[in-house]
Amino acid sequence: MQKILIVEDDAAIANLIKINLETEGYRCTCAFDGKAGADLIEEEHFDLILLDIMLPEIDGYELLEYIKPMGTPVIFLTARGNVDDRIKGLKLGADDYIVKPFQVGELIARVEAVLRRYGKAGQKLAFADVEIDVVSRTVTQAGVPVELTIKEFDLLVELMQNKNVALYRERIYEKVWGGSFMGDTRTLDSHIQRLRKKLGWENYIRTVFRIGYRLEDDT
Amino acid sequence: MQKILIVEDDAAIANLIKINLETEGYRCTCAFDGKAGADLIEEEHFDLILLDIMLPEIDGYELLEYIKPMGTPVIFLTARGNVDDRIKGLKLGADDYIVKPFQVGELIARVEAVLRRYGKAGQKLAFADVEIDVVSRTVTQAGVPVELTIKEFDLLVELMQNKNVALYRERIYEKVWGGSFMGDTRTLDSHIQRLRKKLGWENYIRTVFRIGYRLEDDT
DNA sequence: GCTTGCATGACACAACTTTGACACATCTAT
DNA sequence: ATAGATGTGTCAAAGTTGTGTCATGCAAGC
Repeated sequence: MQKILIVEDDAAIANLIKINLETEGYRCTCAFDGKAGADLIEEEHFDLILLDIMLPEIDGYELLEYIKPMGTPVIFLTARGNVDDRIKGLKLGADDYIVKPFQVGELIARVEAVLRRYGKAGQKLAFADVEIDVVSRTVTQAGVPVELTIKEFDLLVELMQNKNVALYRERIYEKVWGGSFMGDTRTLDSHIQRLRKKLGWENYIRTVFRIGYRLEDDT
Repeated sequence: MQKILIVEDDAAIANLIKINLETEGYRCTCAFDGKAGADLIEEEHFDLILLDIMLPEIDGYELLEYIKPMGTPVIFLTARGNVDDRIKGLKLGADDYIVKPFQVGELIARVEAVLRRYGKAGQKLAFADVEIDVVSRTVTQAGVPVELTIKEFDLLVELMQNKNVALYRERIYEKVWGGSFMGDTRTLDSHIQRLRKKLGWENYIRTVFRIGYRLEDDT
């Protein structure tokens, strides 16, 4: 789960952003002036910072210079029409800006775009307690990293992209192994067993007799 | 010198952009429809593509899907008020958008921001305790300068521009060495080892078996 | 219900591939 | 000339994968 810091002196706007991002699955913290923002950045790590320019104590530009070396992406919040601010922000190294007032959809799209850009929000697939990130090719189960081999990984992706669909063994084989399916070998079965074992998914990966396998929700 | 492709059916706008960017020191090529754009992309490499959405032959979205896998950054050109277009563009992986009509200053700021973001224009990259300045080609670790060779430096940049992304060895090789990947040689591996050793990054630079390498945040 | 014919689970193992470690020859720039 | 940089080969170690064997389970026909 990604953590986002919102530095914005207008509590109403800050909370609006917070609520919307939290419904999207991000964890948010608010700071109402530049000083408080700097303190929070010092204390804990954030994946993204939304930064208002007009701030009491320390202004947005100053804070930006402080943040930049840490490599944390920053999106500026700027008032309508302040073209100069936007340009200055981008020149200083901000990753994007959002003009207030903004539409919620745009806010989310930009946040996702920036996180994706930083490789922190790769294309993710989730099922049960397992989450897989296709870009970094990492798998976590209940937050714990799981080591999978290439074939296991590709097989899992294929299954998770087709939840609750009975996949014919030929189709799985062709997708994961590339070539065409060769009849009687224990190859596919072995890999299914290995996946089941590693994830403890004896009940989720069901075998469909004479057909293939299915990744199943309930019981 | 950076090369920029402008895909825009309105010749007046295309030329306006071209002239302004060229005075900033970029080399520009124009394409007036999607088909022509695709052909040019096929032929030569661009550092950035400015892409109109409304295009004859092939529209901007389609072209974007074609460009994305190549890793070239894209800025969308969109008409005022088309909020849906902007969001769709960002979701599809565009790096930014510019609303027509635009101010020249903003155009340039955004172009520079995107190029900087991709490390193609001078910018600092940071990861863990290491900071690198692409322009001066200097690296410091915990504030202490580190001497890297050319290949080591380029390799490090490639890794740091793709934090948490599993990079295929072919891709790394082609990016850092230029030519196409030649099968079984220990070249890439050797340089990875040397980097690991110099930075003490045995745990940050993870090998992804049978895939390549990944620069990893945690664990 | 029982038997038969297959399909799949479980498991072990050997062949194979990939990477780490290291040494060394070549190359380049001063 | 010399020192550093770079590419490549070798060997060992580690990881991956396909396959065979045997046991178990499923479905259908008798």
